[in-house]
Amino acid sequence: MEYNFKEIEPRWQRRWAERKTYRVEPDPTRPKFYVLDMFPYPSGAGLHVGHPLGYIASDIYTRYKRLKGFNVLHPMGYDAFGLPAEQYAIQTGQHPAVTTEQNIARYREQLDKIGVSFDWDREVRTCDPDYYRWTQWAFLKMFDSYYDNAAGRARPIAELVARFSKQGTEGLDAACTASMSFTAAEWNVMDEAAREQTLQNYRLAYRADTMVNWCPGLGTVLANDEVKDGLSERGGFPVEQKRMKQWLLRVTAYAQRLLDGLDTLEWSDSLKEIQRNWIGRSEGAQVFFDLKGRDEKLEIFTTRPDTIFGVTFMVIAPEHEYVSRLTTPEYQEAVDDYIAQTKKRSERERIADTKRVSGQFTGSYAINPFTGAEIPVYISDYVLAGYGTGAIMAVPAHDSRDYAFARHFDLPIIPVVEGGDLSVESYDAKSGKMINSGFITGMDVKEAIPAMFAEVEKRGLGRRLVNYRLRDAIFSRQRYWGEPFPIYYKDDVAYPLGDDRLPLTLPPMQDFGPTAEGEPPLARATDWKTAEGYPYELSTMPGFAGSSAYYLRYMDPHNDRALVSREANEYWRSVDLYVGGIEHATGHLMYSRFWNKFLYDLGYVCEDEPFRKLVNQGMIQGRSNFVYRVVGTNKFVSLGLRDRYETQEIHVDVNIVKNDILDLEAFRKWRPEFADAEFILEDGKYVCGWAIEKMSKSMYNVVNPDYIVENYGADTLRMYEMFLGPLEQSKPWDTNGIDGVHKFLRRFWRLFFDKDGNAAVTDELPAPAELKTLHKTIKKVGDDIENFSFNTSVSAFMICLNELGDCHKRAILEPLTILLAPFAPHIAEELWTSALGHDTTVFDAAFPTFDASHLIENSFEYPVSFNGKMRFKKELPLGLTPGEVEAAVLADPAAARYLDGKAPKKVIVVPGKIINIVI
RNA sequence: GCUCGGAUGGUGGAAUCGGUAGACACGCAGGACUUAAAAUCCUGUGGCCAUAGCGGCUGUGCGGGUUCGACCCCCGCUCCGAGUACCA
Repeated sequence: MEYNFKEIEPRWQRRWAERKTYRVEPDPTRPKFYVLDMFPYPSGAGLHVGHPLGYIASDIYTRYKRLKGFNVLHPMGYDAFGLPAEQYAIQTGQHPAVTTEQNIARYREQLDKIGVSFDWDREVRTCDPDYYRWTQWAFLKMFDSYYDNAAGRARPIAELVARFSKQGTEGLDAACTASMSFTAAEWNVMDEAAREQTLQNYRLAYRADTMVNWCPGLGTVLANDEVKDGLSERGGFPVEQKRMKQWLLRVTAYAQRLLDGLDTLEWSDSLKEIQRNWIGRSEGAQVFFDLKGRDEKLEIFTTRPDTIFGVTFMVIAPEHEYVSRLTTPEYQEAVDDYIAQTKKRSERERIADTKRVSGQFTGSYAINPFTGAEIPVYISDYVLAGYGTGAIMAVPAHDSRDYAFARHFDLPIIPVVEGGDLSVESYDAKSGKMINSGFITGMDVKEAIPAMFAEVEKRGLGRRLVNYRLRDAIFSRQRYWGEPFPIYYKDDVAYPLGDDRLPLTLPPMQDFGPTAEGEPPLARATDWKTAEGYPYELSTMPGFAGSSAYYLRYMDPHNDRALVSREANEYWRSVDLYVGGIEHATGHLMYSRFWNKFLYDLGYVCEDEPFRKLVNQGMIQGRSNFVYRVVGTNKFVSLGLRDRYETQEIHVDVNIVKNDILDLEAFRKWRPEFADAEFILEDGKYVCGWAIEKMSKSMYNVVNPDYIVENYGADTLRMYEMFLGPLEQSKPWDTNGIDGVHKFLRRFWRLFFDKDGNAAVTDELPAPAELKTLHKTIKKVGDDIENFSFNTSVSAFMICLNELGDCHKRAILEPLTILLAPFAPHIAEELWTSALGHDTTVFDAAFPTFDASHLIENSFEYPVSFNGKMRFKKELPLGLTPGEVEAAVLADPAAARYLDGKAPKKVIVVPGKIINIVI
């Protein structure tokens, strides 16, 4: 009986489903482990061979942990709301509810075929009202909270209201959009609208009129992480800046905690670095500059207070609130022109030519508080309204942007740090000796910065300040396919819906398309009002809303009284291993950390960080094949001969090429225009060229996992995906190599059954060499799984089989079957039951115990090198002293040959490793 | 520009602690079995030289350094990939 995966695999998959083998419940008697995959968007194209990589890796780890006695939670669901699902629906002209359902069914079918051990009873879908009820619930909690900076946590807004009525803003340190100051008396006489206006300044979910990323192509606003190079991440449409009234989440309140939390996590350094850069903490000082002839001061932020003696002009952003006040009548027209001109430039144009210098003098002057010099105030779009205070002190000698500006407008450049050549470029380095700088002259930059901080505070010019690049997340989308906001309006004042009215379900609509003007599709739902007739919020939540707390919902997916019960949360706690793509670094992974910390502050979850350890699987690229058509003919020339002709390179479907040899018949049938193709062959074969490119339909290099399962089986697919290379590295898919893994499984099978299908397993006692091989493999495979080095563990299995040869002994094969089970669960189950005769599943077994005593031998082979260069090997008994080893090696005739009569200068003996003789 | 990765045979990759570089697999070449094919098995396979046999030299992107010994550590480059981009 041969290894018949086509029969075995579906049979076991059915059994696992029927018996609910992978269902899991909290069990206080066993340690828990939570393995999570980033749930997919059910897009229309289905899976290609790259998608399951992470699922296979996490499944191997899950099955391994089960064998180690852990109670493993390993759920799966679908991120079904949001732009990708909706765009697909629009493209195919169907309702997103319909396409989502279809795509999920297709996805599930493909996942089942690769034998992944999910507990499907815990499946969640973000578009399901029973699920998004809790997304809406969390939003309302944020609406009802503010962030107390002094306490370092979120608190109910009711506490803030109580405080306002007693002491106003006196002594308040809370995260806010703009700092406010009022007394209790002032608060107490405010009407409801005015109070709500005030509270919006503090709520963690709030509505504000701000500059947003508006994408006309998608008809919606986007968060910063959804925009790449001025284009939308989905669809690649241009994005422009526009002032709009939007809902936002006050993520910035958590900036420092999001940064500090990174140090406690087992994430890759590169991922942590991406998040650190995104948060963008910078330490500096706020400094107030007097304005000539005015009562007001201009507030700036700088990280280089040491260079303040070198300030020769000031720049404020064109959107800065002082622009109109600072502009003198004679410059009014020029300033207006400049503002109009910058508004016309799209975000993309602005990014494209950052080298172009532009700006306009306002006619006003500021006073340098240290030199007393009068310095002109300019506006320019190189200063951003949204960062710091939207105003800077310009030090052209030591900042390249200020330098370019000064050169363009012919402004003075005063060096205050020694170094560089200011006739060519600015000297930006934070090192060197201070010059022309009053009391700090002669100090090093590193001393001057703290000295200046102290002086600024002493003179009351400003104070030390930390700034973050992180922005509050824009939370509303002018689209249909998302969670409705549980918010209604009375006279344009936002009111939350009571918990008892959740979920607020999305109204069914036939005409759900977006508009280019920004009017949300829900505006077309005529009865989208509360029972009392108040209009609901018309925009919907963004894609990241539903994915921000899904890992909590999996712990207790059917609870209709809470997002997650306290008991379930205290058992499962947080995700121990999270596997997914690095593309979510500044999106989902930031938002869900924020969301989790917020719920933690309010006492709904018991862990401050959601994802303890995170592994980013690499991308699987495609391997494209080419044929070479002789220009102007229908003749195709083989790779090696193409230099003799003028040829044109054409992508050819990789599925009709094997080992770079083209299947000529299949090629003629592939496309009608090639039906009468002629070939110029080498050695009777047509050899194709190849290249590594992104896996995509247009390059004809997409390999479908269904095809691999059909031809080689799921176990081969699983092992081969791991064998391709390190999990975290991007690597090309090349079906050519798959035979090696498949051959391994067939060979493994033949150890259990002979040619006629009779069981071949014997109860003979294993030989020492066989035990050595077994235990070496147990050690290697166990260590490799712990280190996520699955490619080398697959190799370890192959080496094991090469060493064992024809071994049919139960004492060897039984532990090997368990060892293999996480990688190739179907064949392992089959061999465990039919060949080894067990009536339980292989996953009820225990992972084999490593016994080092089988590895010890009574002699050791020392590699002997001369001057570090390996020359020969010497086998010696174990237990010799280094001196005895040295004597034995020097007595060897081979050593005499290399020594050539000379005495060795030095002999280095590293026990268990090497002997090096220095001549 | 800045930040972080990476570069090893024809190919994917291994060498996890500074100690035999190229494990394992693909591909290729040769052979066995077979009417033939498939399947299976055996041998060889970094490069150069030598070859009856032993063997020798060289070799981990480039140039230096530390060390008895470097793919690994240090300094200086080149190239590739990713993130970010007027962040004051």
